Amino acid sequence: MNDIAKVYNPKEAEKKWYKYWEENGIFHSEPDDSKESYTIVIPPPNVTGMLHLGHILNNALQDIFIRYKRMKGFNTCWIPGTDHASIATEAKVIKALKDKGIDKYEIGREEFLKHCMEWTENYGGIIISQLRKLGVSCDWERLRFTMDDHYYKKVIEAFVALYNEGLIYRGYRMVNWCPASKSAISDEEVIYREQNGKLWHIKYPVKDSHEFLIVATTRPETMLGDTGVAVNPNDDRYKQLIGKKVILPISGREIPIFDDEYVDMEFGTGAVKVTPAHDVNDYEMAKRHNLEMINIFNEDASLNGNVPHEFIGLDRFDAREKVVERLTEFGELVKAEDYVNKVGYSDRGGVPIEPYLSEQWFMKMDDLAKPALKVVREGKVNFHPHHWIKTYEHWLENIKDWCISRQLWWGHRIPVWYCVGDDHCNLECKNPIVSVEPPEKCPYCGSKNLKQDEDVLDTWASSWLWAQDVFTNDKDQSYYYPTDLLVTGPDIIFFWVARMIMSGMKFMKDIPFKDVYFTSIIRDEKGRKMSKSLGNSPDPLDVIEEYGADALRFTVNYLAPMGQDVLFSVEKCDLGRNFANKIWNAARFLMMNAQNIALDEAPEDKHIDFTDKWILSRFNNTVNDLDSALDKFDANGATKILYSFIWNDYCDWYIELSKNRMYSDNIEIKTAVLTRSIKLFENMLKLLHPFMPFITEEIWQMLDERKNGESISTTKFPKFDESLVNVDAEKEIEFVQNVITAIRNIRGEMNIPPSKFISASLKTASLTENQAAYIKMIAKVSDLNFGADLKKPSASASNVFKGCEVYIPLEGLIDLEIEKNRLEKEISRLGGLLAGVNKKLANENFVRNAPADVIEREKAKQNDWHTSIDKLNGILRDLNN
RNA sequence: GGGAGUUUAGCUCAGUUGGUUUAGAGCACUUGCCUUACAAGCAAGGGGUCAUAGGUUCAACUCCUAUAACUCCCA
Repeated sequence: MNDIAKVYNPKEAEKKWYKYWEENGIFHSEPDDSKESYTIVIPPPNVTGMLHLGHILNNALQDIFIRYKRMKGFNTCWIPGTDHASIATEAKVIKALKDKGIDKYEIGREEFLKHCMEWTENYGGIIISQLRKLGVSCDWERLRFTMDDHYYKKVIEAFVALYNEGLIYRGYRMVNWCPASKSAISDEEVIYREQNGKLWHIKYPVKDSHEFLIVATTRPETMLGDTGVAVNPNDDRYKQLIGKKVILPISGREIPIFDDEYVDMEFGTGAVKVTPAHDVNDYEMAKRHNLEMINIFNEDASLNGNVPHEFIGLDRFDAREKVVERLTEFGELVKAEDYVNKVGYSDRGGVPIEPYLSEQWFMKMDDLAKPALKVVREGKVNFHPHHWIKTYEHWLENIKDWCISRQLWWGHRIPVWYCVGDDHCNLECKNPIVSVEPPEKCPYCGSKNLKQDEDVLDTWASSWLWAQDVFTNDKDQSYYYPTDLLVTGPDIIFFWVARMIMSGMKFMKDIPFKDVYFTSIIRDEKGRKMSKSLGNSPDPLDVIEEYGADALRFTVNYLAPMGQDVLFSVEKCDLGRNFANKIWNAARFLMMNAQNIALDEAPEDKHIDFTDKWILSRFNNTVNDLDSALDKFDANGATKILYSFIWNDYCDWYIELSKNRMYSDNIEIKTAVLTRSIKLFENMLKLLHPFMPFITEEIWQMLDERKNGESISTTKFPKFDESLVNVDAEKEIEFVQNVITAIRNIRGEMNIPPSKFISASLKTASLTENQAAYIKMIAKVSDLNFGADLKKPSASASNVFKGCEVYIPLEGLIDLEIEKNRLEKEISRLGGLLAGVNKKLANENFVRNAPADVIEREKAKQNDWHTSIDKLNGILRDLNN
């Protein structure tokens, strides 16, 4: 039998079975009231994105739960899709067009959107096809996109509904402005980075005086927009200056000195330059003191016409240099100290954000937040790990209104029109006209000259409807919603998870999902984030090519404890690949033996012995452990349970123990053992299938004739059968294992070649002939003497453990000195343990207070170790004679 | 400044309600094996005052307090 390869080759199997699953509609779900649904919506990856390792972990997890529940008999539905990712996609399209010499504004909105759609068609499928390579069992017939017609309409309807309720409003506010994308962004899209900068101290001369104020700033260029200088009212240094004016250097404008409690006397010089249009705190102060607000920036953060001529058109950072240069020339710069401060960057644009005054749309969050907070607190929505609830609560309790408009074209255009009018306008015409369908005319003056708001919605203001509006009809929605599980990264707990819960409670009056599993973050081996610039981010497709999708999935899950980061490197996939290969070879062993054997239909009780009972017992405990691990969303623990059962119990012990009977000339014995082993192996494959779908299908299909369309995916997941748990068999095996290990230990220490048969004696009262036969086979013992009254052979190597003494005759095999050393070492080890337990038992308080079973246990240990030491001392004495 | 998490073998991590664990696993390391499923393998072995200091308890890796270090989030 040589036609089964010695090494598992995942490539062909993976391609073949994925196609097979799709062709047979195994992933597709339709509502069926006779079955309970189990639904997951995918966190939609960016349509322009490429698969990275984070996606692998995330989607492998979703697939584990979906496949597990499918085999448990649920009507499982995993809905895949992609996100249009406004800012990111628009930036990419702009760049691509720019390379071709095309300008976004020249071609206009409509034309630009065509390019976006084209881009989406070209690149949007990439990440989806990459996901297929991972083996995920999404219902591809339900593939969704946030810009689909149905979904688009739902987003618009939500906007209109919230506007009509007064939860969406328009306002002229200070927002986080991303100069790279020339758009407002939300608070959550600003990330703060520590940066080495300078704190510049600048002289502001006081008008009609020889005095001057020194202000400290990290952004000297903004002084071109200063409209005041603030000091603390309690600051004695400046009290006499309040109400006076300073002459702003460079611009020469006169601006007031005023007092405000906000000013921190300790910071810098205690005098603060105030730039109301470009700083949130200054803006608040300016409102309190009716200061002028001068905007000095264009949308791209270059300087506009409100600054002296030589600065107009300069980029903000060039302007900073020039301002410092001028101040130095004029002698107004006192000093520049090194200073570390936190600078807000645009998450998507990658440049420092600019606080910027502009007209934007906002969503009121207080009322939306309350129900979302409630359902999580009450455990209707459960977080795993649970501690994320605190982060969630903190955010929702301190929530601010959400800026939802973006000055972009790619996305859901805000459904608001403004009356431009034809001379008949009245005051009401200034009101925005908010409507799902484009209005024909202005409701106030009847003009047909209307103009739609140019802005689109924040991408998250569309994806917050994902869990409810991936369903395109009421029947589906009522059957599958609320969904069951959301698997996502904790980094989008605010962006997405919280908002989806809000939208669910708002529009569906029900939670969007019952459980949220927050995954680990994948880092490189040194604990650094994966990033393109570091080049430490392996392409998952290369890894799949090299190791196979099963190996990658298994490895990542094996490495990913809940709530902790994963330190990943490609070489670690050896683990998964070796495991796959181990399983492959176990199957190979079975199939090689099954050649020309007609397997028995019902072999359960034929020729069954304690080794079979033991493995069945272990198998059932494994099923039980696996179920409870997955119930707790502990996929990491589940992989370890499977790994150790399959490798250690099944392969290392059970297969080895079964070999004698497997190779037996008695065809009846062989058939019974083989049938039982294969059946068990099949069940084992089922347990593993959610984790390693391809190899399990490949082997399952080989193990027996299967009908066309049949798949391991749709078989029943093994059920825990308590009646097969067999403590006696487990004890019998444990004893056999201990004896074998003791003999192997002596072999190892004495350098007795593994192939050399030896004789051995066991002094024990609790060994059966059957156990002895197994020991002889596995430990390569030619003749084994055993019995309770067995006379201790002289000059032997020995091992002593509970209930048994193991002797291997010395003659010509071992070195006496080595053996003495071994014994002395063991005696001293046991002596240490004994001393500990003696001390414990000598403690009156312990004996008085500890429960009886604990005391019994301690006494048993004491007894064991004591007798072992006695025996070892006896052996040692004999050796010395 | 507020919050969360982590600290156990050289590395990465398990360790459920305190006593059935004489603190385990994988990788790495040492030694011996191509034993007819598997060298991507088998067997044996070395390696840990469980971050530190206190406390509670008959009993602490486990509970409490403080400290330190690292990571992340928020302001």
